[in-house]
Amino acid sequence: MGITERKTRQKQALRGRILDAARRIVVREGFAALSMRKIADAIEYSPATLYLHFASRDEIARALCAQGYAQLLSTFEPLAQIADPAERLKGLARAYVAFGVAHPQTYRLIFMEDPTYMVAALAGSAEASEGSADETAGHGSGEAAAGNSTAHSGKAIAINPAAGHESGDAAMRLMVSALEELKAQGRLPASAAGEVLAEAFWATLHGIVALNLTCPVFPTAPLDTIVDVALDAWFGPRSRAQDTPAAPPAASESAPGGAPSAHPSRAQRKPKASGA
Amino acid sequence: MGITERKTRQKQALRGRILDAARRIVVREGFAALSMRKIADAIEYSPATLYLHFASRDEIARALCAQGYAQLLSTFEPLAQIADPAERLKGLARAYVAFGVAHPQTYRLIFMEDPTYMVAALAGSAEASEGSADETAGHGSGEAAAGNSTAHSGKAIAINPAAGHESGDAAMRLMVSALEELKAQGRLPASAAGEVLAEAFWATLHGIVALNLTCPVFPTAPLDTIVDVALDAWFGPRSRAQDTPAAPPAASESAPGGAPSAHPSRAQRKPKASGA
DNA sequence: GTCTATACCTCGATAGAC
DNA sequence: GTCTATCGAGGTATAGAC
Repeated sequence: MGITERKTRQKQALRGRILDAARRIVVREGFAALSMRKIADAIEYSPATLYLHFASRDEIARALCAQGYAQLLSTFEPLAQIADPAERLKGLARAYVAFGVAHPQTYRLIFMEDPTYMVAALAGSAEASEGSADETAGHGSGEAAAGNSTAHSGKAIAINPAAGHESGDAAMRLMVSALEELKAQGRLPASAAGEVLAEAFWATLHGIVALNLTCPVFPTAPLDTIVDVALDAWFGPRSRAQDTPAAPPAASESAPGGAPSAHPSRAQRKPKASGA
Repeated sequence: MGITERKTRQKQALRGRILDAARRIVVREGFAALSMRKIADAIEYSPATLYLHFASRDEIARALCAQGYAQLLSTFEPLAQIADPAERLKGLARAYVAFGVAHPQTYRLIFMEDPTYMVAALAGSAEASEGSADETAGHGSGEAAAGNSTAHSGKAIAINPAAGHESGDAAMRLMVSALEELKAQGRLPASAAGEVLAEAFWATLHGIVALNLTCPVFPTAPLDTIVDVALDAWFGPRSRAQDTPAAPPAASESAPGGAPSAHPSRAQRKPKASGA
């Protein structure tokens, strides 16, 4: 049995290396530049070997999404402790935006590329807590939740047993409950359901991140200011927190991937700092 | 001289046909599926001919962006007449979202793909007012504002002489002025500059559209409800007063021309290779 | 069981005949 | 001006040698 386990471990290790190499490529050159050939080249295997671990490039992408989303979720966890719901939401918002800015390519991959990647991220968020960009050690696992992959597993992951069936979105529930609290306190119009408020609020955050990643001249003002303005619009002008809580110290991805075209219009000021 | 003009006309006509075919492909299959070969096949020319009119696939994409953005701007024009700034902003918001929903692939191309496409859209928005999807007649022009393209033009477009230098964004100015009015009326916190407010507001709208186009399960509630919630958060329930708006938004569904394109949230990857 | 080598596809863009 | 032919790069996936 030890032999079988060793082989399983080796297989998992190679799987981890594949994902690491893929993530590095995505981070460096963007998802469009991710190819099986490049991954194989990076890990010094032949392209065919990749197909023994992943059914397709798509499945690799989905695994990356799951890892990235799990990483995003992990930045939310400490913020759930904040007592005041408005402050909690602000913390979540700033963490969300900070993640998008710190990991633009990952954010793009999960939330701005293929719709199926997003559901893969939500569905597969139960595992793959390890998501650092530079780690090359053995990841625990990285199931893409595609349903057809290998059938071993059962190792020792299971961060959150509740997540795995249809829990879909722990982050969404976090927001919903906070918004409901605000409604109960009369600090938010009670006319809309918490789920609707959460979706609208999420859309606001996503818009800020997405525009920041796509539009070269957004924002004109510092990004934090934009976030503050949006939060003020939502939760009132009071409590304009100036201290930034809990910034992910992880390595950041290079900002604008894609076209390596030299454009002079790029000279605009663009405060893309991660968490202070 | 008539001969020269005829030749110019013919050249412009072919350019228009190229753009029309390209737009049809993008609308139907998405931008990723746009290729020079497909365009050439659609207009029954050889691929090489396209390069006599456009320097590259990128330039075609930029021209499409300029046309699409001009179309979006044209839906804003009548809304500028609304007296109440809050209602004006709501009208703009609804028109913006309606455009994104009605033309998902175009919206994606302009605002969610390559950053350079967005600046091309803003820079080239002075021309290309004709944006209907089925028109095959002679478009006025469609300069991609790439700076290196052909040097003819000078026909008779010039919708807005002010747009062409750096005006960049007429839509942004529209929003800024309305927000400034709201601030002057005390209906919005005066702590932020109009430009910042406009950017944050734009981000909200973009987030709603972008999530709707990318996330299969967004929104749970009807999209109009999400928009209303976001607008309420911004401009307070006092202007809307519970649920009886003084003026039912009549101009929100003014998406012109565009045939009801394929359903959003349906992105397909290219079915490459067949294997033997 | 693992991996090398390769088949077969589509793409953007170009050279040169007509 | 337009076409045919083609280049070189890159993609996915498989056949079959170790």
